[in-house]
Amino acid sequence: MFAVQRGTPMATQPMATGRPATIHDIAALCGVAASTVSRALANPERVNIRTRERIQAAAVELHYTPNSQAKALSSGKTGAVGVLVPDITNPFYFDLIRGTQLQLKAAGYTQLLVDTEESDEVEASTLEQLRKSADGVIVAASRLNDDALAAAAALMPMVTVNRDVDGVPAVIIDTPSAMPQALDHLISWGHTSVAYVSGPAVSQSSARRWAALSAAAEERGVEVRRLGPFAPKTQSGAAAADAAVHSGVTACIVFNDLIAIGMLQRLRERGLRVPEDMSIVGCDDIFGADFCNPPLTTMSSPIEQAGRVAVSMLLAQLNPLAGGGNRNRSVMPTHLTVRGSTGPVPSA
Amino acid sequence: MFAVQRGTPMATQPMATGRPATIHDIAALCGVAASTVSRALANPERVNIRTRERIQAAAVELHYTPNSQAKALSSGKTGAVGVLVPDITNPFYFDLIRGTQLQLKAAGYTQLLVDTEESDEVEASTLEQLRKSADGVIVAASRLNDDALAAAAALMPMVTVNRDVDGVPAVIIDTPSAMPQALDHLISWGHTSVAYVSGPAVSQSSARRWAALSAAAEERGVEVRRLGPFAPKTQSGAAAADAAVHSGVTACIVFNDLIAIGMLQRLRERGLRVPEDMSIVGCDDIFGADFCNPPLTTMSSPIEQAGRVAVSMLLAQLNPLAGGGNRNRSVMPTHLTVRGSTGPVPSA
DNA sequence: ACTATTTTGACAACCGATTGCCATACGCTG
DNA sequence: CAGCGTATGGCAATCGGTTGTCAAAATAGT
Repeated sequence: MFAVQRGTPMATQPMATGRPATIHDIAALCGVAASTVSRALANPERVNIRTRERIQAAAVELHYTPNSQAKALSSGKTGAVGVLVPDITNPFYFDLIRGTQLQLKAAGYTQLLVDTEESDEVEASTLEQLRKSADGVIVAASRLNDDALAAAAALMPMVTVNRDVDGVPAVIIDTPSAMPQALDHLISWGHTSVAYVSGPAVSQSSARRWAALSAAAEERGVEVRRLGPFAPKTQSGAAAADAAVHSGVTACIVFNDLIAIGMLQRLRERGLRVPEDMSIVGCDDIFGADFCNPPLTTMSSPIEQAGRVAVSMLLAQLNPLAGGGNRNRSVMPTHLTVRGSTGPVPSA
Repeated sequence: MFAVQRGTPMATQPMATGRPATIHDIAALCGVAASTVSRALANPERVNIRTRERIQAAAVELHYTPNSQAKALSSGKTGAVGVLVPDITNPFYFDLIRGTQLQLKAAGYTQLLVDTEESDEVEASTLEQLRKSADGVIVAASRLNDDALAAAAALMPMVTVNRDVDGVPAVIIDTPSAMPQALDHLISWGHTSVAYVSGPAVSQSSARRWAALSAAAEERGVEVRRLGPFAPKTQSGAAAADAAVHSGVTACIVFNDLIAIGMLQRLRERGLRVPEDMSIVGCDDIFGADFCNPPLTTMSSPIEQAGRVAVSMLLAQLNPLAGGGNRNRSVMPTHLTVRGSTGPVPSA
């Protein structure tokens, strides 16, 4: 009689068989309309407790799970959040991704992870694509220019990470604030000639770090030169190390740990000792910074937590009702972690 | 007249404004039915070339992008593939994820990345969820038992990584095949008392590695004992190192590089030198294995490529027409990479 | 020129859920 | 018991596409 011919509905099966159940199956089983089922599940107070319980029982028995596509189509909410990173290979983003993943899952959202390959075009087209398939996006280290980013943010809820654009909520990992610490640390070891090994030219992070460092250097009357730009990969470390050696500095503050670790390897290859011949300070304290050789002095920050905060800020935008303070800028503290890659200036 | 009142349709705007265009907008603009637009875009040969071109031009002008939710709902294909990993923190999976991400994107699919938290229950419920929101799944290092996994595979296209279950296509990273190499390497340094530091009890990979190692050991008349199980994290390395020291062996072959690196750190803390006092061999050659201290001797395999192969195999299932040989088992070669963490047996 | 055949495109049902609107049925007050 | 308010649940439209069916138009054949 009813259109319910799925596998023997005995007891609870460990995993559903046949076609997944729909609200229509439940409706048929309970002898009510599909809309009633929908209401019973979404607005329980809108339907009589007796029917509601009948429906809920049937839903359990049939292993009903709402079809997210259909839900998305009618409600306009997809339950997904896009996370854009320039390079999925970079361990820095691993920590970030882990943070977003955990927090999104806790909130019942699905994470759409996309690697934009350090390309502004890929980033723009991904954003356009995501406009319809995600409720919001978290964009880490955007390679887009300010206008394009602001335009994209106007079209859908967005939170940026390490990127400041007017009107776009952002999580800023405040590495620049640790630059004076790092410089003082080096000065305390007697260094007076320091280089900043910079990251990608379009990276706002790199620019901010350089600005903070050169300001601090000026205050202290120390010479700081800038090398680079270098791609944020360990392989770039070789060129960076050679440039540092050639420049004659005794210490480097490096855009990120990836390049710093590459420099460590290259300096070793060239027979130079760290920190005896050259001191190295990294940024980010990524996986590996504590066990490389020598362990890297670096600027640590709660990256995973930054991911979680970014998600919270995005969710606050999505559900304006619930959230309390709707901050639109969150700064993550950073501090210098001293390990073995920094030491006294060479006596020579 | 027409229902087209989006922003001035002049030239090509860098990014669309207002509500995204639908096939209905295009239909109205061209004066045809929506279904014709759908066909013009999907089965071009099914519609007159003149109308087709008109429609395509309109689509471009309106920045039309199909709504993936709607497409999924009616066609049943979501254009998404789930990738399940037990621990998104583990660098081993980073490489895998990168491989799947790249290949999926190349094929026009979206990657849904999920961390199953080393839990079979989370894994099962994720799989159930994904049944409706993804066209297929790639399951790495499943924690599910064989029956549950086979049952899940019967419901949707699936490829496993490092997990052999009858009837489920798999990519196997053949680390076991390098075990004899690793053992011979240690024997050549004079080691006769070796320990296998095992991974999670439910890990099939760990079991296979142990089986291969103990078989090789028996052939060669070498004593190999098993320690563990240990969780695949660097933190477990401390306990593993202590266990190894206590057991009196002179060399360890470790389930994975994460634990191995943790052991390196712990042994150093305890004042033991590697490889002078103890030799360590890891598995996987993850990010960091080449720059830890000492650099880790380990079994390398093309993990990223494994991810790409897994995607290819899955896509072959999804589009049975195109693909040629529909292999259902792919074995990735592995070899020993000798670095600094192995050396002669202590003379004491 | 007239019929036979093929092309072309419109109509409408459908995918699975949500939601505004409305009709019924119930409970209550007077 | 009339009259009214409210709790309840069904109908149908909608989201944006896809696709089977069929009629009209264009083409071919004799």
